[in-house]
Amino acid sequence: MSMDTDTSRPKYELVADAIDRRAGELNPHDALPSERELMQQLNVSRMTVRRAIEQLVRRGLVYQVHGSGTFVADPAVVTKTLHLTSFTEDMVQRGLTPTTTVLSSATTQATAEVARRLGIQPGDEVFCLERLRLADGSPMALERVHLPPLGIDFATIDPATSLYAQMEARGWTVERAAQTIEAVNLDHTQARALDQAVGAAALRVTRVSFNDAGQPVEHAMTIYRGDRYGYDLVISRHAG
Amino acid sequence: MSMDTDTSRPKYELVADAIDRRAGELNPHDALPSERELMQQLNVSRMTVRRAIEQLVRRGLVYQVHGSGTFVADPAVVTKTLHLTSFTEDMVQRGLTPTTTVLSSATTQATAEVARRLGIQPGDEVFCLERLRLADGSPMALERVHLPPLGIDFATIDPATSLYAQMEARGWTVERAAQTIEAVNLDHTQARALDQAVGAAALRVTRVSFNDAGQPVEHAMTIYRGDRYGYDLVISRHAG
DNA sequence: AAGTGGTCTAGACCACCGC
DNA sequence: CGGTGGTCTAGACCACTTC
Repeated sequence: MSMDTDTSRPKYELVADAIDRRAGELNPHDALPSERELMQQLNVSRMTVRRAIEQLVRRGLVYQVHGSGTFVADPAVVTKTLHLTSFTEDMVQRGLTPTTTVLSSATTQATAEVARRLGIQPGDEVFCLERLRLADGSPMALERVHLPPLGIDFATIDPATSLYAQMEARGWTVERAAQTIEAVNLDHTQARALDQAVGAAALRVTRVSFNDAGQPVEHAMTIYRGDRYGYDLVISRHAG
Repeated sequence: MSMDTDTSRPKYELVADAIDRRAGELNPHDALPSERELMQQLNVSRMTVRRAIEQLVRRGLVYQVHGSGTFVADPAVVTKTLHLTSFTEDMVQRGLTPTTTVLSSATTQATAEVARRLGIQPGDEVFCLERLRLADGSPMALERVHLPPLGIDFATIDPATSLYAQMEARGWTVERAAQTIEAVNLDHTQARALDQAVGAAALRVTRVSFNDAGQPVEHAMTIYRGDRYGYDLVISRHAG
């Protein structure tokens, strides 16, 4: 196979790509070559083939039946699994252009609720940021973010751009996030900021993000306009 | 180790349990024994140890740092990853008692939208079920479910109990589901059924469920009372 | 340099499916 | 029965962190 030019990516990913390409030429529910065949054709060990297929199964591209074979899945949904995206990434993915208006930005003391969610003490210094997020120029969401004091100089944060990107750049990689999604009626202030009628339905998404060590690195509360925003997700039984 | 009495469960799960127990005795961010140590102590190969740890990483119980070690994660959230549950399971998990009132139940012809989502032709026979779901006796959600004609005799379905359980029993295992969550204002009919004010905010969850071959096996639209229901989920960057 | 996790191999046996 | 995926082993080398 033509994998000998790439040294940076692990072999099982290259194998996964190769199998994926082959699956693309077949119809749904067609059988793929057996693992032992693939292993010979691609000149890798069976474990590498299995690891590659494991990825494809998780992505919903193929499925396996014990004793029978590996088959191409029906592509009904597939794609867009669920990525843990920032507002910026989310809007870009929907084909919209995101912009941001900073409403306030300050270092304050954590309230009891914020402290509890961030695993710190009430009164500890936190960075609080309130922003209006727009898509294609019109208001999409109101957002209030709290960052815990984890060794970052709050003064160096640019409140107008993607926080996730800035966190990544400083080695804060977000690995997991817990969210609660609720439906609320907009009050006067929110309605005015979002250019909506008072009482209009909106989504309130409350999120705490964690790094891979399970430490909270962000708390965010976002209110999305109900008429412009829907929350899409694909749940799979595995992978959890 | 004491794994010699169990033959039904794969060894890597038993190893995962053993490592999990050991992690439970440590504090967050404490180091676990290295993979090579565990492999000797538990008398298994390294691949089995790694596969066990891989599960624990996905569950958020431990984390690994290349070149450094495997550590106990901060248990901040952990648990309740995201299960793909039915209304019944969901309510039980919240400590509520679910009951159901069947509003209508009939075999009809698929509308264009339902047909598109279920991957069938408009006009094909589908089973349509409308139910009011209650928790601890008070209304929680309004639900409309469509089932495609996949070889099940619709007449044998009990509309008053969990559809997921009945589907499982007939070998329809749901493997994946795509959902859209939106915020809506209740109209008169919905408000009356849910014992809410007209215009109150509610969550509308639209779901298509798939088996492991990617075939749609259910389409459901559910409207949850906004004052009683929130949608919790944990997103992890991996496992997708 | 020593120790850690990350990748990969070659081979084995088991459990399940279909003929 | 032969072929399939599912599990497991023993060993190797690489990449990275820590000292």
